[in-house]
Amino acid sequence: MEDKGISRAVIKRLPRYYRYLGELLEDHVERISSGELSERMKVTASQIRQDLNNFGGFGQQGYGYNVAYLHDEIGKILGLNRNHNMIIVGAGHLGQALANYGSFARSGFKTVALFDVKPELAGKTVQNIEVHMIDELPEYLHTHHVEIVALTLPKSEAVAVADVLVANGVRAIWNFAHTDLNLTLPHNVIVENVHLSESLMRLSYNLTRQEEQK
Amino acid sequence: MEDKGISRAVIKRLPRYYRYLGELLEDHVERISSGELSERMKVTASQIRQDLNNFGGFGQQGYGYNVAYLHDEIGKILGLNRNHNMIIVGAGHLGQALANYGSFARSGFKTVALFDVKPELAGKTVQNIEVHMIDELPEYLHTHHVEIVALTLPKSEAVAVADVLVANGVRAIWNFAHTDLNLTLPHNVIVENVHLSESLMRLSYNLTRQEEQK
DNA sequence: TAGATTGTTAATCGATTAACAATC
DNA sequence: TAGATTGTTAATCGATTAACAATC
Repeated sequence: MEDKGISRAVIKRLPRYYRYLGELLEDHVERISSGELSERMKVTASQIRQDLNNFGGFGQQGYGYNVAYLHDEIGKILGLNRNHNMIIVGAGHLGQALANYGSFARSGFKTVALFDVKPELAGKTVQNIEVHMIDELPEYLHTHHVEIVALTLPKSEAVAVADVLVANGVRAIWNFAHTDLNLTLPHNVIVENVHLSESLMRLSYNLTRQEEQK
Repeated sequence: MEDKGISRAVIKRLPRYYRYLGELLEDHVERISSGELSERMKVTASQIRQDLNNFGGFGQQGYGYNVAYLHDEIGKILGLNRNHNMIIVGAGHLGQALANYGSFARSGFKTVALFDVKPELAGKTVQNIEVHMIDELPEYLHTHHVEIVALTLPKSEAVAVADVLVANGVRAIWNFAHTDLNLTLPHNVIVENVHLSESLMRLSYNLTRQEEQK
């Protein structure tokens, strides 16, 4: 459909456009110009038009953009027009928090199973989703359609488990472990890292700079 | 100490340097050149040297960088050489997961209290940290030293609570709600957004592109 | 000293912003 | 038609990479 080679910076911004358009939709706003949207989002109108034109001409001169249409189109670009089965490997607090989080399911990311190493978690359910033992993982992957694996294990275990995942056909990992899995896994495996501790450190950096001002 | 005006791109990379240096330290590596580090981290040696030189000359010609020293210096830059008291507002699954997560505490981010609106959570403890009711928040902020507030409430509640936080002196918010608090709060309030759903959408985007290839 | 590697300046590349012709 | 606003090209800005003199 649309070209590869879209810059990472543009892709990072797409979900934010999608969110703002969703809010406009809730507010029953029918159309919006790049100028108005730029004011709300605090980005330049130029950037909005450039970004969108990477994927196609979604607007109309003299009118602007139809909110419902643009929301829908960006949704398609992001792959939100269909369901994605997800499993969560690591049924600790964070894994369970993700399983409990309804908003992912509402965007089409459906958690179908959890996995853990701890025998005491076997058979437990979270939001009616069962916790399996990690040695059942290969079998499960071969008998179920799983697109995304959320990996919420400590680093030490995550690296080894990631290899097992990839060996059994997994092509997309949502990685919460403090390690850069993308560097150790084959290039055709998509890794999206969520490094919470790094986020907290950036906050701490800014806090420290601010305190120095005084 | 060091200059303001360090680019956002550089700051984003600092925690990653810190992590790699920590691992080298664990492996008892004493010194490392920008060339060796660049190979491990898959960035250019030039970038490493440029990044570090924003903060000072930490290396030595002909030798490279002393791992322990550099790790320590970056830690100081990130404000990791001291403790930061944190409270978590929103004691749902995610808030509790953060409270349970020991690695933050180990980096000096100490969770001292949780807050929630739900009366049934009052007095509950997570990792020996007590859950308070949200109406006690102003009083608590005035009588305790709190540097960071992790905000793990749904968007609808988060916006209003953020105003209360700021009105009571909070200057740094680690925001997990799906909204850009930085746009509604005063500029002197530091907001670090963690938008998990946006991260998942980027994963979905890449997955969708990959499937189109076939 | 010779070799290695930094710190730093200069060159390149990419991303953002501005400008404006096309067009609804 | 006139006005508004896009799509797109050109100009600017900033970030990354390359090169090399300084120096340990």
